[in-house]
Amino acid sequence: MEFYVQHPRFLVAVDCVIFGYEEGELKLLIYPRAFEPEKGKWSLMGGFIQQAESSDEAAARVLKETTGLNEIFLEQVSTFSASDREPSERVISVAYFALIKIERYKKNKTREFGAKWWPVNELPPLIFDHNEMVLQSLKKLQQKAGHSLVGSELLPSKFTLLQLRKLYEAIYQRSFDPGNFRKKMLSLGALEKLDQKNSTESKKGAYYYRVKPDKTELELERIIKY
Amino acid sequence: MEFYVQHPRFLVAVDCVIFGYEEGELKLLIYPRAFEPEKGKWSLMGGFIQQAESSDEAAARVLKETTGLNEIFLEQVSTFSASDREPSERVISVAYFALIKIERYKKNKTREFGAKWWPVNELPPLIFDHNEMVLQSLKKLQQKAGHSLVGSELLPSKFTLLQLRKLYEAIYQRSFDPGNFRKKMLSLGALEKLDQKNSTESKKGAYYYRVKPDKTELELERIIKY
DNA sequence: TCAAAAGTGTTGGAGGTACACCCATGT
DNA sequence: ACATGGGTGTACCTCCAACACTTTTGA
Repeated sequence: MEFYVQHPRFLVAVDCVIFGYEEGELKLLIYPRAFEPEKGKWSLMGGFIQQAESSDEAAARVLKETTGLNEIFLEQVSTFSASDREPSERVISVAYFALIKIERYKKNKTREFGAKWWPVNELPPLIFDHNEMVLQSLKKLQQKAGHSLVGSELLPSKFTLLQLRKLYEAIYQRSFDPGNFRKKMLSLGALEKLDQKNSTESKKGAYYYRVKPDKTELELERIIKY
Repeated sequence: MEFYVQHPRFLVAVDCVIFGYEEGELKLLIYPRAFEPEKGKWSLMGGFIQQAESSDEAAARVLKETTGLNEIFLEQVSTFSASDREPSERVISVAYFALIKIERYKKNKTREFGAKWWPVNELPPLIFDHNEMVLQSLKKLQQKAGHSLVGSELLPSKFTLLQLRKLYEAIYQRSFDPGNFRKKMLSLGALEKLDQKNSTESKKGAYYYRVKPDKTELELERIIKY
């Protein structure tokens, strides 16, 4: 027991890389830091882990406090622990990435924190190692999107295949052949065609789809063979 | 600044999941815990992060102390932070996985710590959440092996294709077609045939190969397309 | 001589890419 | 009428799984 005592203790924080999707662009929710050091500079949403709270719980709490949303997709990215990553005092930080539907996001929270949705590929410099956290999160998001359908996390509950394709194009920063993309996505058997059509984005109108309720967690089995 | 003060501080540890490969089996280095609580029970190699030391550095130090080896492949797996993960006192732990060549491992260190190489699929129960750490590490290892050549980390510097295949079979817990495996691996252009032959494992004798010096970091581009 | 690994070749199928083509419709 | 996305079909290519077959050599 006394073995434990002699070791140093650290402040441990969580930082959330919050992805949203709007107007054909993948966006990130960042805000001007509210306190010193680096007060006013752009930063990820973060907070310190409290007693009797796991880092997962802390990340969910931070997300709830800053966006007003519960039950968000959250995944741990990595822990950042360079001893000089914050100038004034040592803080170890566990980075998380979150996917939220911007439509659900409570706008009033924006004002409260001065937060801003910012396109991921035009991000300003962030404090400390937050840009690195974003890079790693983007990679994780690409991985996740590669073997599960992120549509249900980032898009409205019903969406057209054009919208889904645009989302994937935003995530991978490349374009996909419309015909092939459609066939691929439908062949997975995870999408359900609705009766409703969306006519705002094309003359002909495209059917809405939704993720089949039981297939939300579908693994697209892009499994490594070798 | 005073904002920082009011938050709790935590002991932060690293735990190392150390993979080795021997006699056709993927093995893990574990040892009987040297202090309370859970003294004597099987445990991963771990240690507390010290002042002015990052978790990466701490993991490398723990590895050095317990195996005598420097410059080992080490990768962060995940951070475990459930508030009750250790019964007596709260500790947040960053798990790492390491790949080492058992041949290089200093045997005297075994005696010093009572450590033991244990086949991964016959592991005894480990303390706390260490079994979970092992599971996640194995997944990471499979991922890594899926798009880079782990041969150079786990095998001697020269190896036959049989040895490489047995290693991959151990990692993925499945068998590969010998002919296809050979063709696949050679087609990557990362292996160099040596003049020497190994005659201990077959009558005919198999040529040794090594990873081309410039291809150690080769990505096998098993890239997500969609 | 036979078993077992080394090493090469062939074949069929699955799935991805590129691209042609028709459909529906608002402007 | 025409531009635009919706939606379908096809030809080609790559890669992989399965498996046949020959070679070598120690037991």
